[in-house]
Amino acid sequence: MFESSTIKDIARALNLSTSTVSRALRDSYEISAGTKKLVMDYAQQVNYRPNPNALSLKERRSKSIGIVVSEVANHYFSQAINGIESIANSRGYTVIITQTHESFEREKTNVQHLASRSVDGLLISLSAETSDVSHLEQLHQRGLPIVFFDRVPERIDTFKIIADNAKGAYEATSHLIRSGHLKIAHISSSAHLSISIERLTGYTDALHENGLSIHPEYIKNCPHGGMIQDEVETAVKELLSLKNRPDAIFVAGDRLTMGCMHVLKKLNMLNPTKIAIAGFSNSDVLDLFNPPITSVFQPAFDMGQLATEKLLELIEAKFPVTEFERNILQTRLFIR
Amino acid sequence: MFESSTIKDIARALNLSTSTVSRALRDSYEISAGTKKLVMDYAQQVNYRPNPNALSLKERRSKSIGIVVSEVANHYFSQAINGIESIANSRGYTVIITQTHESFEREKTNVQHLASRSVDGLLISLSAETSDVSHLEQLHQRGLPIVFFDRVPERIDTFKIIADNAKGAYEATSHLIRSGHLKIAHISSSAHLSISIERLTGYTDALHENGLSIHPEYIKNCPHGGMIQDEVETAVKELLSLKNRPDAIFVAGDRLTMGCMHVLKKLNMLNPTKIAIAGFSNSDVLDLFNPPITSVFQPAFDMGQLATEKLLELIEAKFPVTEFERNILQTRLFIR
DNA sequence: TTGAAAGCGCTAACAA
DNA sequence: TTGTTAGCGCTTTCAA
Repeated sequence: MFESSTIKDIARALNLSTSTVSRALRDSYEISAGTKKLVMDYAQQVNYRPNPNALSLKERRSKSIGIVVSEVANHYFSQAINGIESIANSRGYTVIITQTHESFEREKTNVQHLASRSVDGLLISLSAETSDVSHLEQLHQRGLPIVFFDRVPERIDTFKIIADNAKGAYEATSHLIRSGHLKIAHISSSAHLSISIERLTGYTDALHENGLSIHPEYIKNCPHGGMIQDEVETAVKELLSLKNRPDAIFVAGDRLTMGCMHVLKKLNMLNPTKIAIAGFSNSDVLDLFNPPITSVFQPAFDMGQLATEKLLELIEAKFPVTEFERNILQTRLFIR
Repeated sequence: MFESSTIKDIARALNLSTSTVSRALRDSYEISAGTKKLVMDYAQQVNYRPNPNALSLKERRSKSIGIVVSEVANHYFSQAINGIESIANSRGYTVIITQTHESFEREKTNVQHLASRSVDGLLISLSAETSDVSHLEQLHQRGLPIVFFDRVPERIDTFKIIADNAKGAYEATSHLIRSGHLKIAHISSSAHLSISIERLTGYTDALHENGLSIHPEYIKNCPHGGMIQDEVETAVKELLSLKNRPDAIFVAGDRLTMGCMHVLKKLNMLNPTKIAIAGFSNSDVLDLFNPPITSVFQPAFDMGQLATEKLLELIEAKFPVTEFERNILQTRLFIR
């Protein structure tokens, strides 16, 4: 149905060989100015576009990168994607976005699919369900460039771009303490995720430093990072029914914060005099609440940009890269 | 760097010809059971994946579709994308998402890029800046399957999936009237967009039907659909400084609704006793406000699914399709 | 039942 | 300066 003209067409039309046309289009020094102009003009006229599949086949690279995130309807990720796009597009790469919806199975399928789609590299933030990363390890060992951001695995040695989660969590928790809350609970994504571990550390550090003890029953995990609202609802309800009911919650994620607020709203408890909330979120909607909600903002756009730069470094490296950094970007506490 | 095994490798290893391997892998009737098993097993063992570029080149299709939306950080679009993905993936298609950020230039670049990336079809919602659609018309005429959703052009004859914008707007406006508001303003995206026109119709219909007159100064357009917050701010401020100040605003979009609320918040006017708001939005965050905000919900997921089904119908059609429908899906008013 | 060869669009080594 | 040819991975016609 949809056919665009090829080098062959141009060659035939101009009575030249395909190689001459190819070289002319690529502005090769071997071609005379006259021929070049002839070819270029005609190509322009018929709106010639090189066939990317042919190019990929020939050059053994697709000039595309794959992204794996939980979901685009999450301000952290949509901002990160904007950062990724900005770098990738400017360097001539297409971006293929896939969503796991926090499912391990979908992560495996997506990664498999991207790899077999012959992307040149992968940008991944692990799903909440993912603890086994052998599907990625395998690809990594076979030489596929991978950069992790946000939720990163321990085991695989490559570039990792993360926010200073511990510090962000520490600041948010400290803020709650300074605001007069002494019984601070913590709701987080699945326990094994890097971000959960780091944010938990920040939370406990802040409590310790302020002479508050840690109550294990104050710490709740939602194994699906808030994708399953029932998990959030159960967590919040359990917290609220504790004998020693917390007076604040530090929530460790964008979706979780919203989920939590929905539960509290439903219970008519969405009010800091009843229970205060502070959480990780990149959504500016928190501004709109009355009273507004303090949140930890991650430099998502910058993280996306940096991750992409690192990935392109790997992809375009002349020699195998063996030295990897772990870049930690600073979060920002929006006190509201 | 990252090489996976090819049919050639398998052929060499098993001492067969590439064509035999190819046929065995495709379970061709011409190949003996023994050879098939041999090949299949070995392929499994070396984790053989067909090279999609070679396939695309050969079959002249890429099994991928391109999406063009304003931005993924918009609940309407992220939900539509989920719908698109659900159908596309189940039918073996990869999806390439691009964002225009409401810019005409970026729309042209993205469309151009997708077309030259040899996607098999395009799913498009026009950018707020787009009034000239010749870049799409051209591709359409050359036979590229295109389905429009949400913001659709008049001129191009193909499948179009839209919400019943007029009715949705009518209901939201009527709701405001029923709630006692008589001076209802309207903030919308750029005036030429199909959704703006349709929503304006619903708005004026509701006013007329209730014996209210239309004040042109009550109707404001933001040419960038809320991407430029200054435009929203100006619009709101102009409305608020009118001698005959409106007591309600019907806002015609997801991002615009949020933008509007930010401005009102800044002016300490985010309160229905001062000025009420009702708008098109697919975000459930509106639930959380006190008092909550009434909104028109579009069946974004369903629209995405339907659009994809129609697109695949076009892509996989044996004969050129010349009969096109315009599917109108019902919105839902969430009275809060 | 299997293999040889051509061709999808493109680039590049080699020849002229 | 331009042309011929081979090959990237795959399918498919034709031949054996």
